[in-house]
Amino acid sequence: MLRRQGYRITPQRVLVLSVVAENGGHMGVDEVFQQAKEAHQYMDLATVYRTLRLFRDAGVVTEVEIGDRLHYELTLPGQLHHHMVCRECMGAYNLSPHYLEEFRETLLHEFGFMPDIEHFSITGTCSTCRGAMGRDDAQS
Amino acid sequence: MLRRQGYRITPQRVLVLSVVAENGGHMGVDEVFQQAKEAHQYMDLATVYRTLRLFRDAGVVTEVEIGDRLHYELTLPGQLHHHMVCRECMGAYNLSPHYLEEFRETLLHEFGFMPDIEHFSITGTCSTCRGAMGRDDAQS
DNA sequence: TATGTTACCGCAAATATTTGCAGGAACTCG
DNA sequence: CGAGTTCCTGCAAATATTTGCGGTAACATA
Repeated sequence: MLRRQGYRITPQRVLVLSVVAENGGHMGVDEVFQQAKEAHQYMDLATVYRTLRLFRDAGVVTEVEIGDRLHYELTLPGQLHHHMVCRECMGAYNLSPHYLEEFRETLLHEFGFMPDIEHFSITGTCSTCRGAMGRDDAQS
Repeated sequence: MLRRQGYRITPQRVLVLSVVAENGGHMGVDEVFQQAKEAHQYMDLATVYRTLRLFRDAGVVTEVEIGDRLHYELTLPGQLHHHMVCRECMGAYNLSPHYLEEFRETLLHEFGFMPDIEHFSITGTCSTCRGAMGRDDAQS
């Protein structure tokens, strides 16, 4: 997939990719770096940053903003989903694209604006935290 | 408004607020800093960061992610709007909350998730850039 | 497999953002 | 208006992220 887009396959890239793949969940940059370093001692942090950005642009991984950190996860073509990120507990919940279809259509027709579905994430307050807060207005 | 939340009113805060207010549009951190510094020579960059975050938490300004930089604008209670940010030209377009109402209702009912409307921004490709790209699929 | 081209990598420096600290200013209460 | 309390600021150092550069490895071609 990378090769098809003209990128080279290097041990570092394979390594970063496998780290992200193995840890299914959302991984921060430094987590990826730590794990990658264990396998390949000379792995550089800058390389991890560059590689993750490359992967994102190539569509191989998805970048999700959680709190104020960026997390990465493998992009599985058949399983696109968006994210609802709770600002209280920093939990990330998956959201099926289905819920956004209509909204997406509207933006496209009304404004000619094509939302970048892959990068979509929504900040808010999850039900658990709303409960804990007494539900008295999580936002206003 | 700030005082009511227990924050102190300082010249720096007044200054940062007036800079953001005067430049209606979206301002980056360093733009705010530059303009603030002209009026108050000893203004510190760290103070601008801290003040903007404080204002955001207090609901006085709204933070919008454009490209990979954060921009700020005054929160006008009667004029809430969201943002569509074009990943090609980095342009930011306003979007009336009306378009999100339904979506918001759905999330709330289905998942008990209360989206954080103030901070909502959508990445994508605007009509101009889609035109320039030959419209051949801005996002597969 | 040998050779040339050029993208990648590691390193170090640059830039962006956050944090610790001590002095000073804003607010409170007489 | 004066004194006390605590928050806020400026400075500098810490942390996070990006970028420039020269050597090296990946890929293409034969």
